[in-house]
Amino acid sequence: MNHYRDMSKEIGITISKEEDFSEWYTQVVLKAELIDYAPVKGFIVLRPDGYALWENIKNIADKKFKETGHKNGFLPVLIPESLLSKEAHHFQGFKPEVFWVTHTGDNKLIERLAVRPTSETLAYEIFAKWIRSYRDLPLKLNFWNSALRAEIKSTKPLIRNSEFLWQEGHTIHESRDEAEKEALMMLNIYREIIEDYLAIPVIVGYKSDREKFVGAEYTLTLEALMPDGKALQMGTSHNLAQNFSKVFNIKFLNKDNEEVYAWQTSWGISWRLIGAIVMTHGDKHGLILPPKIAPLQVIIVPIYYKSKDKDIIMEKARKVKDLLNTNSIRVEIDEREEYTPGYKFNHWEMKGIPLRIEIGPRDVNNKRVVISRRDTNEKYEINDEVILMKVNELLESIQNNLYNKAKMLLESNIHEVYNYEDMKSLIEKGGFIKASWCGNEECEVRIKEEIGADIRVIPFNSHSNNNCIYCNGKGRHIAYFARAY
RNA sequence: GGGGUCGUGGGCUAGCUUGGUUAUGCUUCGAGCCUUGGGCGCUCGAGGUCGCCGGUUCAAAUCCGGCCGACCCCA
Repeated sequence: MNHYRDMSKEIGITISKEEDFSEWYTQVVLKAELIDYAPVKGFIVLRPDGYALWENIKNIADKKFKETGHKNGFLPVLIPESLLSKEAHHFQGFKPEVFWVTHTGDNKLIERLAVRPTSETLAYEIFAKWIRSYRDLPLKLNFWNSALRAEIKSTKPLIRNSEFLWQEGHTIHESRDEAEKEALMMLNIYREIIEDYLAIPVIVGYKSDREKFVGAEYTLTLEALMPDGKALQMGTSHNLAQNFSKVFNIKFLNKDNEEVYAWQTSWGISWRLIGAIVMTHGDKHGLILPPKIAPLQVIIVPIYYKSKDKDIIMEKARKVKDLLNTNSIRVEIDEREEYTPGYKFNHWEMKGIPLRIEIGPRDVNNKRVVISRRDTNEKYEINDEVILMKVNELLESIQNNLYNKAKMLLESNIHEVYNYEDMKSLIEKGGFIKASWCGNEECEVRIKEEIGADIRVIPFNSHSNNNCIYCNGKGRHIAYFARAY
């Protein structure tokens, strides 16, 4: 290279994750063509490759929801102010980020309408009409839609935007016990999706009262750790108890012919999970997609010099494609003539496709193909007879490798501390701080103010015998603190 | 909530301090040629209201003000 700086590389990622994580992330989501910015602050466009990821996540989740007895519905995007504000505590929590519709054309509305920040109030107003007796329960509904919450400062594509795609599940039950089981079951379903499919390990447990969903009795959460040391909330599941049913009058006649308030849950995951995949698995060359959610799992790149080679190479490429296709592997051939193989290699690496199969004249002659894996960049020469076996083996290996790498990162960045000075210095390095907490919100707030870390999650069964990390009073819980997105 | 950086063809960028013909280069894109195994090479061509609005001036990408947008740091 003549130039000290190779400009052509600027089609690719120009910075590593380690140098500047934030810049790296922005480049990947843009250059891998997952998203683009919209004309309005805080809003983004999801491009086809980004939407394909969302569809895969959605399909996996939707199947699990239905297997556990949930049905889908759809709710309108506008909520009258009187309804949104009916549960005062809930309303106060969302108020600062609500978008309001105030006019139709030039006419001012008598009552302004909120663009849904979440659907609890609207859904429960409606549900109340549907429920008369215990025979109507449980009601288990889910909604695939978008929610709008104004983000004025520090937006980040897919992680924090003013509008996001998500699903919100809402269920109504006869008893506290049933609602508790539902909230926990959904947490576990989320965990399966995130760990088994997205290959991202999480810590699960409770949110503190300060961090819980406004209106919930308690919130269950899944927290992941991003490579820059910040925590990311991956999903939440709330036990609403009777907090909303009492306000929205969701009552039913129980088996003893008594009119009683119902018990409720709500839960959600969003396209933030796409951002988490990018952050967790990506590298200097772009995206790396876990095979189980990759829209395309294998890309075949044909390599030929002369047109006489082209036919036999394409024939072989199609045979390989058919073989994989009929075995439920998502595969395409990059037949574009205007790009060289080298260009295509880089292109598909940017897109994060787990496996690349190269087929050239030498491979045809030797009855083999070259397979390259995206996560480790290793290349294998594979005989024709064992292509299917090897592809399956490698896809599984990549899935496991990505999870294990993320798991190691998580585990090596959980620091158990016993005094506040250690906590202060360790929090600077990022990661989770595992410490005792007395349960008082005052300590939680002080820690947040002083070192910028909040309680991300309080694991199940986490009684502590040590003293509170802040006030040194009697500790009640083990809590995981971190700086977070 | 406080502080800061930035905005020039699709992408990256020069020019701005010190206003002055036709806004620089690379990349990309299109057509063609080519010996396509890690972003091949060559020829020709395309692509711009310099983020928007206003002000100063004979003259503004450049100076001033406001706005919009993106990003970073701190709380």
